[in-house]
Amino acid sequence: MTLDETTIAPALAGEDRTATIRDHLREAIVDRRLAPDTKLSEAEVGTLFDVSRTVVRAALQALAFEGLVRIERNRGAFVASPTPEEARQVFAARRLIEPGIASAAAARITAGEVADFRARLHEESRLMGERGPSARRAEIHASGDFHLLLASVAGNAILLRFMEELVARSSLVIALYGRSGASSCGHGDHANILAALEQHDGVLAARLLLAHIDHIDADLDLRNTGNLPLREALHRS
Amino acid sequence: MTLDETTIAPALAGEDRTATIRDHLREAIVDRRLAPDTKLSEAEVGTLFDVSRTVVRAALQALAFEGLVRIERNRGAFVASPTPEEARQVFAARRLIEPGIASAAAARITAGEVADFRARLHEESRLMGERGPSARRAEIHASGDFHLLLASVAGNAILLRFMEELVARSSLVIALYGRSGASSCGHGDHANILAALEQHDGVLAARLLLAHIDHIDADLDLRNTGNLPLREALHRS
DNA sequence: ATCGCCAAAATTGTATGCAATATTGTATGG
DNA sequence: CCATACAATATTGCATACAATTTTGGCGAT
Repeated sequence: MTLDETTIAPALAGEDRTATIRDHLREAIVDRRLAPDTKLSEAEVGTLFDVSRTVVRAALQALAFEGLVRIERNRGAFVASPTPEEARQVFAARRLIEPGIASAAAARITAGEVADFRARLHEESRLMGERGPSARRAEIHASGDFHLLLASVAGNAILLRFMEELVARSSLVIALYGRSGASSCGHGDHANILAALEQHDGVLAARLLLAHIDHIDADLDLRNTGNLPLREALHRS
Repeated sequence: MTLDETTIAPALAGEDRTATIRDHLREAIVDRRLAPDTKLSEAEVGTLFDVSRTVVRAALQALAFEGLVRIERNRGAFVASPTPEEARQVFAARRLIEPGIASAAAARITAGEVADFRARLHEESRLMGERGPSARRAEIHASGDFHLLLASVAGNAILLRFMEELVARSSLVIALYGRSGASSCGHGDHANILAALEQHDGVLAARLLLAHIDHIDADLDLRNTGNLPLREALHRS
């Protein structure tokens, strides 16, 4: 998997090219077009987007703040590769935060927002019917968007940012530790949660969301399958 | 209030001067030696720490990501000045997250950690007895440390980082909207919370922590006293 | 005197050059 | 043949130079 697959920015974006590069890289990481531990060379990325290393460095630092990229001094930037422990912490954080967000969202959601949710849900189930890696990526994306939309309805920008980070990192975790190919989300959980939201039943929404996270979590196999330090990986013939 | 008050780094730190500068600036902001909206000029900071603008920029970007600094394109970096709405969101986020952290900490805390807490509490109450701005700063600092220590005991690095951000931003909020001079924390709340932790009573710890946040919150006056857009500020003679 | 406009100064945005460090390749000695 | 040392290469860390933008100051017209 190389960087070439990254869709190049239209080069337009006269303003804030750093943000453009950051967003494109994040998208590529979350969509799993860039595998964990992939090296993100400053020069290479700079060439692809036609900017200097300065701008690339800023974008990579931003992604490092979000936990999607790991920067090693004098060695460069790599797509993050969460350890099983980090994976556990990501989901522990989600279990702690998301039910509260669901509860807040249930209290505030409007009819228009319910319609938005429903449209997204239809799109999501349509994608689930299709086949191929592209459809699968889109499905994962839509699934994450559901949680982000929920956070945005809750009306707290800080919590929304936290959730953006957690959802993005969850994608990496699922990529590394996901067992079944087709779980990730969507046992119809989302539809049930939306129904609770629509009825402004915060308690139910929170409970359903917690169960939903457990569903996702149950599909993970966190027995350190993930990238061993290579020494260990070979000692086990 | 100028940057001169910032304690200059020992210039040692052969490695990662960016982190050094970031930490010094954050300390200065949280300790209120740098007032909200203070301009942080790249050249000035660079001169103070004897580094080039490159590393200063990286430090400022990091602080911007934490919400302690606001960067306006082509205009520079400023100490953040949270609006009343942002202040509300900071505390709403704390109300959502901290009880869960307290609950987790209650389940995991060890005897040694209890001793650490107790030592810090003694230090805190000692500082509360003293007078002067220096002692007050130290007290605020110690108070924040209590919450961070709690988060570290909870054992989730991601949540710890979220709490670091929230505690730091709370300091700014209290600086801008705090009513009484001497509240902030420490109605003995901390001691009660520690007692609950020691008994591994997660439910009680969570409840006490929630009440504690309410105490702090109750001392805030969020009726947009904070920096009006200057036009408004003058139209009200 | 005030407003608007233009030039000067200051500040940030970006590119590039050089030094420092890590990685890779090669040769030499065992 | 293998291991180690060393040289060559590549990459990052940092500083600096230049371009772009904003801010400031002053001049002139109304």
